[in-house]
Amino acid sequence: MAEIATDFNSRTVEYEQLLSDFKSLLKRTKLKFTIQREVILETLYNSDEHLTPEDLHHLIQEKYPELKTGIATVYRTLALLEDSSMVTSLSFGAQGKKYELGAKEHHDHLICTECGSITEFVDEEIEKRQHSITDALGFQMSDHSMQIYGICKNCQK
Amino acid sequence: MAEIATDFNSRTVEYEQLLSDFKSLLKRTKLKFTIQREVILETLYNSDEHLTPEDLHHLIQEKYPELKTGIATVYRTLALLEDSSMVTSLSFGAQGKKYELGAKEHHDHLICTECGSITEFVDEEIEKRQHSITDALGFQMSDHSMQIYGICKNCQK
DNA sequence: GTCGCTGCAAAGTCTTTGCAGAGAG
DNA sequence: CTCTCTGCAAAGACTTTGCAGCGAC
Repeated sequence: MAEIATDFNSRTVEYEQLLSDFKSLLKRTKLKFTIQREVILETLYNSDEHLTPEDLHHLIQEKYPELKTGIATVYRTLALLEDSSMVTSLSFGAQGKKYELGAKEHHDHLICTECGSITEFVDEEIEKRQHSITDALGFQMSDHSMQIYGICKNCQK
Repeated sequence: MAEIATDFNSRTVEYEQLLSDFKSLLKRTKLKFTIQREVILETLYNSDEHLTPEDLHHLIQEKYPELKTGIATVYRTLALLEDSSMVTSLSFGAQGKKYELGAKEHHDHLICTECGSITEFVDEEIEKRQHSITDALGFQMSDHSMQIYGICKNCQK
């Protein structure tokens, strides 16, 4: 019933929930709900990877070739989603950014410089320290990201 | 000659030291020491800011107009310095990367999404946790970066 | 002298934008 | 119906590259 319990540490969000959040967002900002937008959200949801706009575009073309979704729409939708904090982007190394759904549990990243794989992790200790730091400095934190670069277990072999 | 003493927690490095490290690096890789390369290193050293390649290029053109340093050389030198870990780059938000001298004391970043200013900080607690985490996961850390986004004290007014 | 470096301009990437027709509300 | 979206292609922003002459060693 009533409000969704604000569950700190909320775990994986259901797709239905996500979709309905997206629709609310669109309604609120008087934007339209289109097939392309839905497909982009769904593809992001179904991927555990961090995707580049191009990755996303390819995945969509494979799955829904009849839509002939343009790369421009992918960029436009990602920008929209990022503005609304529904996805977050990660930029590092070479050119380009990678996107992931922000609704997933918050986490930081271990990035392997050998194979490019990204491992996620969360550490409460660090999260707490971040709050202490920003509080102490009078900085109003809205988001943060942490990347650790190195060589993953696999590539060390 | 022998290796540079690996001094954990090394504090601000002197320019002379830095320059000589740079020369060793060049010698080791059979590259040449040129005025342009020196000027780029010096400009990075003298700046407390995180510079884009274009910023750097402008600063150099102002200070040494007679060199007519090309932007391509700035890019080439930054790539060289980054490969050798003498500078690190930070990429976020819009397009482009910002560079800073890696020899400076390690630190993380508070980035104001209003004014774009970058504040640096260090937290031993977090540094320690990072090591614990990578150790636990069998990940061989070579570097890391953390950014906290939000609104700085000034912009909250 | 040799061979790498540099500036310039041209070529590449990755992203954004303009436009006319398609489609959601 | 109206007004936003979309795909396409062209335009932009940022980087990289090819080349001929210059300069470090």
